[in-house]
Amino acid sequence: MVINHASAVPVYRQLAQVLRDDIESGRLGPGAPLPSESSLVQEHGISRDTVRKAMDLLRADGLVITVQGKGTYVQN
Amino acid sequence: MVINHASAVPVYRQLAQVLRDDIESGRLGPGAPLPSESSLVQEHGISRDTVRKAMDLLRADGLVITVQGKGTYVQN
DNA sequence: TGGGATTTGTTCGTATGTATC
DNA sequence: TGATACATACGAACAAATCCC
Repeated sequence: MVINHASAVPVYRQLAQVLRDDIESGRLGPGAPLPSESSLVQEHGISRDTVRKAMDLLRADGLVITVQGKGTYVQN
Repeated sequence: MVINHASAVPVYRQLAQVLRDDIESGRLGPGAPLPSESSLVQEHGISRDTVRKAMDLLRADGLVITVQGKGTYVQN
């Protein structure tokens, strides 16, 4: 899936859905690390602010946990 | 004081007055940090845009100074 | 012990678009 | 029309935690 700035769906929600799909499909299994914020910024050509908003959604859903200085991981 | 959207006084002016009172009463002394934008957003249930407009008024009055990446402080 | 690199956490700066009054 | 208010999105700076050499 490609992030589309022109879509009515905000970029941060689109990214959250991409990552959600990776988790629910099993491409990212329990305990697996998500890509770092900086790599998501580069890969998708979006800002860190937007990446973090996407992560906020996943955290709120209990799909991932984040540890400062370490990274974000798929919830077991 | 509670922020009242229905009031004839704009929300950003109401918030500025709340913070002005905190400063002039001494609850926020010289050099003291004001609450961050994000905490004011959450505490009052208003947008960052509105918080920043309030801060603009206080800065224009010389009551506070703001430093990027740090915060906003009561002017000494 | 120390220092550098990586990563997340928090803060303010700026711009644009939308909606409402 | 203009002022107000919210949401989105990009930057920039600094702090804190972790890891590794």
